[in-house]
Amino acid sequence: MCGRFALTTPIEVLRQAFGFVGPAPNLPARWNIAPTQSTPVIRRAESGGRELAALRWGLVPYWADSPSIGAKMINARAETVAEKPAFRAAFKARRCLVPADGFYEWPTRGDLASRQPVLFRRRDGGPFAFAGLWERWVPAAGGLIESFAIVSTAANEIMAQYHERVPVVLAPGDYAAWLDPAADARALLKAPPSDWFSAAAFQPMSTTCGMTTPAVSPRRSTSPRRRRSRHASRAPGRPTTVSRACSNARKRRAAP
DNA sequence: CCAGACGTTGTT
DNA sequence: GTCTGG
DNA sequence: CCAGACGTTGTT
DNA sequence: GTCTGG
Repeated sequence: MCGRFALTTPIEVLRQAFGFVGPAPNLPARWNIAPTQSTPVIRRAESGGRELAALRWGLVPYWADSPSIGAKMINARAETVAEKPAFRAAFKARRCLVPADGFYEWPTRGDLASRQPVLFRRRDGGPFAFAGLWERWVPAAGGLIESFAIVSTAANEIMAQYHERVPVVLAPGDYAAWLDPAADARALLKAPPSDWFSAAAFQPMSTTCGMTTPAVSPRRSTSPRRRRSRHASRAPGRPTTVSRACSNARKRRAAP
């Protein structure tokens, strides 16, 4: 699946890769994008071109009573996305590209099982696009929430070493069809090509601390690692490691 | 008919 | 909004 | 995905 | 243990 991802590529590089037009903000490098956060997607604009827009991760269906349901709708299964009430309308008419340059999986298999996530990045470090769906939700009080989900599918043999499910990563040649409501999109929902990606063990993460290091090799140090405080200052362009004790995580590890 | 769900992943 | 379960 | 809550009544 | 919020 995909429960966290990274987007650190400069905006003009994204513009080149995904061909959107119009205004775009300068994006800060983000190594820990979490559900319910706002993050840019590329979608078809009313003009027909591609635009960049910041949407909330976790699709809130148009019929929802409350936006809280979006927290559960962070992924949509490729196998059923065309039929599920929460996703089918968006799948037909509102597909988007979700730009990223890394995604995390928490290993669940055998010896690798761990609470330490694995970061998958393209071998050339470049950006890629998840297959996304987006939706509009109008609160009773007025206003508008636009949100999205990332399509997931069965992992191929390589990635399945870590996790059974993976996000769909679109081939650049498929971007146009994915964004075209008239195209047959189901054929585009394939597992990411393993040879694009490399996997690296990662620091344990926290939502609140936000920033984490980029790729690191598996940790083997026997001495306790010195951690920076959550308030540590950060040199530009050099993400810091921020971690902290988590009593709940310890409890969960220990509990039956 | 109305009421209630509408989702995914992982775990034992 | 639309489907499923009672 | 992880972190953190997990509750009610009444008061301003 | 399980749900909600980020």
